[in-house]
Amino acid sequence: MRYSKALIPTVKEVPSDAEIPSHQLMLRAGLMRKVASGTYTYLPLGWRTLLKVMNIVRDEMNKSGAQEILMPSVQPMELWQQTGRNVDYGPTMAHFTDRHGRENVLAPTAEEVVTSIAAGEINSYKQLPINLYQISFKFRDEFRPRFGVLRSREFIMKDAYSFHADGASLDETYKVMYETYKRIFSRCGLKYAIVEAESGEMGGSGSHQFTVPCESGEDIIVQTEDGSYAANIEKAPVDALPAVKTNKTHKPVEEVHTPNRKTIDEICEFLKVDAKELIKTLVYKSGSDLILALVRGDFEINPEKLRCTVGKSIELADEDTIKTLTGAEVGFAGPVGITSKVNKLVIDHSVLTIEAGITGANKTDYHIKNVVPGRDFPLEGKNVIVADIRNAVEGDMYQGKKLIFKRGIEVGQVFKLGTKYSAKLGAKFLDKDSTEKPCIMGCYGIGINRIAASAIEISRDDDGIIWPISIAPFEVIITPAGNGEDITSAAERIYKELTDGGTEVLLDDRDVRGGVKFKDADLLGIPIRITIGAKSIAENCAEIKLRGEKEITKVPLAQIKEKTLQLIEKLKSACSG
RNA sequence: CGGGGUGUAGCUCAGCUUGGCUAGAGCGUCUGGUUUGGGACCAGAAGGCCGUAGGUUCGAAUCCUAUCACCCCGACCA
Repeated sequence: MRYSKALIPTVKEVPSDAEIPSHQLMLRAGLMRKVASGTYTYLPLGWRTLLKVMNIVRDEMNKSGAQEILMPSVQPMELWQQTGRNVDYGPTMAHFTDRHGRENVLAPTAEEVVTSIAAGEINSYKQLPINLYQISFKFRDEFRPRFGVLRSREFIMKDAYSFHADGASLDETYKVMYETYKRIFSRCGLKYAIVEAESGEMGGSGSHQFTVPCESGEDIIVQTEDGSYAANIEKAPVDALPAVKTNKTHKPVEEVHTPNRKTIDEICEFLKVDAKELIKTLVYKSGSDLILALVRGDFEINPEKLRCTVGKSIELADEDTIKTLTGAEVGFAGPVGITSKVNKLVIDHSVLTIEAGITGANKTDYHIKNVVPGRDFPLEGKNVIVADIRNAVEGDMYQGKKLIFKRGIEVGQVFKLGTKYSAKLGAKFLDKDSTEKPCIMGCYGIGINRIAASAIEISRDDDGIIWPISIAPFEVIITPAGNGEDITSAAERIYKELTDGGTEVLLDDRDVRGGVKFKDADLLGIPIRITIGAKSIAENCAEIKLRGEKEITKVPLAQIKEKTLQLIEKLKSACSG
């Protein structure tokens, strides 16, 4: 492609509403432009990169035996009602009413549609297993789009769904996908980490997340010091802190007046105590069940862990429910005296480190002190569970090893779904033993845009992007520096030679000074730069420079093509993992 | 959704506190010339319903009200 004809609107100044490096560079290098909050138009260079990513994904998915399909972006709300996920997704799901009054969903994902296809078309174990995937736009009405392409309202996702007759078959495909993902991310030139994850709203059991560690990541990943275990923060387990055991007799529970002091911070300040002495009490609902969750004041409840402990989906109770349960305003809940009124009491291990603590009195403007776990509220019993339900924090251990925390960008996740969708949508098959069973499912997602953005996050310098060659918009940029006829014709000749050979070349034929071309070439991040100037042409040479390196190599014109092809091969092999 | 902030040229922003000439700068764009290996220089030019709608005033980019858009922070509170 000729630069003079291409739409590559580079900008010198950093766009004011771009915070993180990838977002700034994607705008500065002319890869995309914002249309509205969380939506972008991809310009030629940006789209070329996305196409390359998609092609790698498609190639590896096909090799894995998956079959590509395409499902609609507009889906009937009824499908979502059948699985109840319209409620789970809530306001994040974009939807609209059509002229006939029907509710439609702009697909945030496609489990429902693909499962209804399976329900219609798969009848026998002989058709299983099967893995169907698509690469398509997804829509999420994010409460707050940000970080450019990393959290946008519209994005491109590869989503795959596998159907199985039994768990062993699911395990097998899961493993194949896991390996396929490793190859995909390696080929895209990413350095990634694989961590254990929760399946969350997706339902099911077993999940791994593929993340690219970097400062701008929104996810927190936790690993043991020796790297033997890694998980995301929603999942990461912690060793229980040593529980206190004394035979000391404690003073009886005593009320303290805490007018209008509701939060942990306010109480600590008012009573001049450490948060470690407080027992934080949260009320959750699960359907009509009430769940009381306790954690030490300096920790946070991890809702995913709580959900797993309870075994059902949960949500924080609303104000009225809390008032009815505790008889007090929100902010003064405590476990003492109300445990018989809830369906479950879940106590985090950390509470056992408290000998005699402070908690809400279930009476507006009052807390109580000298609260002894086990004496003033039960630690065991039919509906009492002591478990790990808090977030890991700096200083925590797991399996006796120190935990370290990093930020990462989630670029892919694989899930074992089980029968959550197939059971509800009637995706059943007739097994060998002539019984009808719901298909066992897995699903596997990859964020295409996020691959591009995270590649930039981890591979750039002050001058611009440094693309891995596998997803670079062009492999080679030719920058003639100078106006001499010999320079121009040499550049044209090399351009033609390489292009005819199938190399993707951008020829900077603009009538601008050399400096401008070099600055833009660096900003665009094209891996190989061939420069032809007055000095080198006099020696019948051109210069080759790699974007990621300082070194400039002078190469005779006759050998440019061969040398370039060698370099492309070398750079490509570095991306093969 | 709660809190904060910003809307002025294609981009980055000044001007607004204290209302008053024809609304500014840098970058970019166009024309001519000089330049030509790391974002050149000179001369000239185009480009604005000062987000939108009301209001106050002799007079509003500037003050008031409403509204929209965008950005940041938070949404685990007991």
